Amino acid sequence: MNKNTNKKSEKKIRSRNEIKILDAAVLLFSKKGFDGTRFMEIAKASELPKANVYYYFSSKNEIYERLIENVIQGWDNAFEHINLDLEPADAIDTYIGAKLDYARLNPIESRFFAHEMLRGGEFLTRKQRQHIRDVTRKHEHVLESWILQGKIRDISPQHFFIMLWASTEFYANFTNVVELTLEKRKLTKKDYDNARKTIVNSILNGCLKK
Amino acid sequence: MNKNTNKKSEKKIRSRNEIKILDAAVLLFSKKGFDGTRFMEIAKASELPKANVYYYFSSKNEIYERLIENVIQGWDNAFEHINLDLEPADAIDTYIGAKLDYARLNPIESRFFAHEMLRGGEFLTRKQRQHIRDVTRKHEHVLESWILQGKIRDISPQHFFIMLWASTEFYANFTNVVELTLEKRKLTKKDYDNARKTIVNSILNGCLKK
DNA sequence: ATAAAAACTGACATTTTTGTCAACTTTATA
DNA sequence: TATAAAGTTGACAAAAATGTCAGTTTTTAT
Repeated sequence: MNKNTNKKSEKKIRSRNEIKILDAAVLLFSKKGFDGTRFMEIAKASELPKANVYYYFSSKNEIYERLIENVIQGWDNAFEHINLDLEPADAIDTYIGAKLDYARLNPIESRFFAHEMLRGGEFLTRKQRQHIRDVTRKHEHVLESWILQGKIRDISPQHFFIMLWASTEFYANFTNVVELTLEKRKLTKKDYDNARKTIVNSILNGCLKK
Repeated sequence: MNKNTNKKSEKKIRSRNEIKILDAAVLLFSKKGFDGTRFMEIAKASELPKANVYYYFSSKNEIYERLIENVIQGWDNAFEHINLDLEPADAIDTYIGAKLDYARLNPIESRFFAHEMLRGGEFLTRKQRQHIRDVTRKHEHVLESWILQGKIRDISPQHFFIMLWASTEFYANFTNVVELTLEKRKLTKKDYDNARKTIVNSILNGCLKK
C-alpha cells in the first residue's frame, strides 16, 4: 500500500536512470567532446541497453543540453556564497580559493565545459550566454568600485578577471600538464593550496621585490 | 627538359598534398578533437578523394601524430629567441608578449593541443613529454635564480609559470569566452595588448595599491 | 620517346553507429 | 487484484564510416 515497498526505492525510476545516464555521459563528453562520444558508449557506460537510453533521451543532443544546463547551475551553487563585499585582498583570496576548490572537486564538469568552449560555445543558448555575461559583469563592477575607491590599481577589470578564471580553471582542464610540471603522479590538496598561495600572492602583491 | 614546366610547380606533389591534408586536419581536430573528427571529413576538407588521403597517410592516427610533432616544433621556433637573461620585469613582459602573440596568431594549433591535453596527453610520446618538461624546467631555473638573487619574491616557480601559461593560452583556447567578456565580436591586436598590460602589470606589481 | 615510379581514384566489402518498434515486464493506482 | 502507466529490451533496417584494391593517369628520369 505504502508507496515505499523497500527503503532504498528512490522516488522515481526515471530520476535514478537519468542520473546514471547523465553521469556516464558527462564523463565521456569531458574526455572526448560531443562529436567524439557515441550514443552507444553512453548506453554502455550507463549500464543500460541503448533502447532504454532512447526511452529517456531522444538524442545525444538532448543529453548534452541537459548537461550544459546542469553545469551552469552547478557554478551558481558553488559560487553563490562568495562574498565580494570584503576588502580586495580577502575577497580575491576567497574567490581564488573557491575557484580552485571547484577545479579540484569538479574536474569532469570543468573539462566538459572546456570542450564546449573549444568548439566555440555553439550549444549555449542566448539565455545561458547572457547569464554568464551577467555574472562576469557583476564581478567587474566590484573591481571597478575598488578602483574608484583607490583600493587597487587602475587595471582592466575584464582582463584581470579573465586572468583569475584562466589561472584556476587550468588546474582542472589540464591537470596532466600540471602534474607533468610538478613532477607528481597525482595532485593533492596541498598542491592546490600552493597554487592558491602563489596565484594570490603574485596577483595581490606582484612578484617583484620592492 | 627542365623540371619546372610551369612556374608554380612546387617541388613535390607529395609535400603540397601533405600540407593540404595536415592543414585541413588540424582545423578539424582543433574544433572536434581526435575522436570527433572523421577520416572522411579530413578528405573532404582537403579537397582530395578519401583514397588519395589514404595514399599519403595510413590512418587518422598517423595524421594526428604528425600534427603533434609539428605543433611542438612550432613552439620551439616561436619561443627559441625569447631571452630570459634580462631583468625580471623585462623578461616577463617579453615572455608574456610572445605567448600572447602566439595565441593570437596560432589559435588553431593552440586549440588542437588543448584537446590533446584535455584527453590527458595520451598521444604524446615519452620523448615529447620529456621535451616539454625540459623546457619548463629551464624556465623554472631562471625564476629560481631570480629568487636567489633577491630580484623577485620567494614564490613557487612551477605554479607561477603555470599561471603565465594559463593566462596567455586562455586567449587562444577560449577566444569566445574572452569575446563574450569584452563584449566584442572579434578580438583585435589592441585587445591582446590590453591583455598583456593587465597581466604584466598585475603579475609584476600586484593589483593592490601600496 | 619510353619505361619506371609516383600519384590518383571509383567502386566495393566490411564494420560501426543510429534510431525505431513491437512485445514484454515491472510498478503504480484504484 | 485488475488495469493502466511506466519502464525495458532484442532485434532489425538504414545510414554512416572505414579501409582496400585494381586499374588508370600523371610525373620523372633516361
